Amino acid sequence: MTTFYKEFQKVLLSVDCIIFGFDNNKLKVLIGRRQMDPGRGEWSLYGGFVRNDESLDEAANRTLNELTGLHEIYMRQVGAFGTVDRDPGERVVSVAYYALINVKDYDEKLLKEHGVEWVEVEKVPTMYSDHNAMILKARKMMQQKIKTEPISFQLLPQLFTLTQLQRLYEAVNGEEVDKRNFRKRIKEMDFIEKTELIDKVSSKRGAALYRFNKKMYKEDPNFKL
Amino acid sequence: MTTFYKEFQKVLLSVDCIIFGFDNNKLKVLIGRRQMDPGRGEWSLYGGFVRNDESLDEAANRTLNELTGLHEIYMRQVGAFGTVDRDPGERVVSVAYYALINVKDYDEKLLKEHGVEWVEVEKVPTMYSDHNAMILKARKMMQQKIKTEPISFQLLPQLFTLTQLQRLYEAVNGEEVDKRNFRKRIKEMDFIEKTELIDKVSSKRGAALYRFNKKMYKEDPNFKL
DNA sequence: CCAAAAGTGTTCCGTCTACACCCATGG
DNA sequence: CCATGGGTGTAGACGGAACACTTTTGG
Repeated sequence: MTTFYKEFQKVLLSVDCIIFGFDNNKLKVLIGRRQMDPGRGEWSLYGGFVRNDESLDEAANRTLNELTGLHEIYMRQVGAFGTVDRDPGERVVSVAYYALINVKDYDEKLLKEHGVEWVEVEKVPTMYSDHNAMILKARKMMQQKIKTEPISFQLLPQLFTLTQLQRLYEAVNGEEVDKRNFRKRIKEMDFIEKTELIDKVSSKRGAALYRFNKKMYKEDPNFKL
Repeated sequence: MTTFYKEFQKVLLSVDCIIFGFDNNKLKVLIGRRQMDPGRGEWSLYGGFVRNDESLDEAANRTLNELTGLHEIYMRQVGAFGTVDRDPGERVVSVAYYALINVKDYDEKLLKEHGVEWVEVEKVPTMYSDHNAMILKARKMMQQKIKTEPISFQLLPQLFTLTQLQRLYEAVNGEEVDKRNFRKRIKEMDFIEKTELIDKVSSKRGAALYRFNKKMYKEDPNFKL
C-alpha cells in the first residue's frame, strides 16, 4: 500500500462503552475495575483498542459483544475524548459510545465473570481518567434522544407495562410525571401496542403488557414523550 | 516514557473543520480544493493532522487558526468519523469540528490566498471522502444548539439589527418566521441590548443596532428562539 | 411622492398541566 | 377485607401562531 502521510504521527485509538440499563426503577451503568496498568483497580468503563481493519462503530460493537455476548445492540457515538494526558500510560484518544441494553439479557453469571456491576447513574464513583465526563455526556445525549426517538424500548423487555415505561422516563429525566398525562400521550402513539397479555408480577390486579411495533413506527415515525 | 500498550496498532488522526458563516441572508460553509494526494483537486473541508503534543480541541483550533488567523473562535466537536476506507490513502480517523465565524473577519484576500470559498450550505457540492456527512451532522447539531444557546451572535458582527438576526434564524432553520413574534421573544431577553446606534446601510429609515451582552447573559442564561 | 424596510399588540386556538376516584386481586 | 398497584377524563392556564397597519427617509 502506498503511504501518503508518512510524516505525521499516529496515536492509539480506543473505544469506551457507557452501557445503560434500567433496573429496580433506576437508570444504571455497567462499570468494573480496570484490569490493566496503568490505573489497575480503578473504576472504569469497559473499552478496547481500535484495530486497523475495523471502523469505530465496529470496534465499539465488538467491544460490547466481548463483554455481553450481545449483538445488534443500540449504540450511539458520544464523541472523541482527546486531551494529551487523559491516559497516564501514553497518548490515547478514545471515542466513547453509549449502549442501551435490557438488564435481563445480562445475567448474574456474566457480571461475575467479567467483574462488572450495575451502578446507579446518580451514584457513579470517581472513575479512571475522563470516564466520569464520558458518562455525563452520554447521559445528556441519551436524555435528549429519549424525548423524540423510541429508544426507551431498548432498555425494557419486549413486553412491558406502562408503569414500567413511565418509571423509566422518570429515572432518565430525574423527575416524576403525571400518570394520566403520560398515558394520554402513549395512547396517541399507535405503535405502542397493547397486547392481550397481562403481567401479574408487579401487581395483584395485573397490568396490560405493551409492545413496541417497529414496522408501525416506521410508517409514521412520530414520537414525543 | 514507559510504553504500556505496545501491542496495539496506532492510527493517523486528523481534524476537519466545518466553518459556518452568514452572508447575504444565507448560511454558508468555507470549503476549498484539496491540495494533497490522494484526492487532489476535490472539494474538501479544511483539516489537519493531530500532533502528539496537542489535544483534539487544540488541534482543531490550530487548524482553524492556520486558515483564518482567528483566535478564540466558537468551536464544537461534531464527532469522530472512522470507517476503514474513508481515506483512500491509508487509515485515517478524523474528528470533525464546526466553527462559527463572522464572515467580515475573513476577507477576500484570505479567501484567495488559501483557495477557499463560501458556498451556501444548501448548495454544497459532492465532497472528498465523508465530508458531506460531516457537514450534514454539523449542521444538524448547530441547528439544535442555536435554539437554546446564544451562539447566533458568533455569526454576526458585534452590532447587528434585529432583521439580520431574524434572517440568520430563517437561514439556519430553513423557514420564515413571523417578525412580530420574533421580536417579542427578543424583547424578553434582556441580554440582547438595544444600542443608541442606527444602521443606515440596510434601510432608508434606519434600524436600531443591537448587541449581545455576555455578562448579562451569564447572570440569567435563559435563551429560547 | 413612493418604494422599501422598521417597528409595534391583540386575539385565538391548541397544548400542557393539574387533579381524584374506582377497580381488581392476592394474601 | 384491605393493601397495592392499575386504570380512567375534564377544566383551566399558558404559550405559540396568526395577523395589518403606520413610520421614516433616500432617491
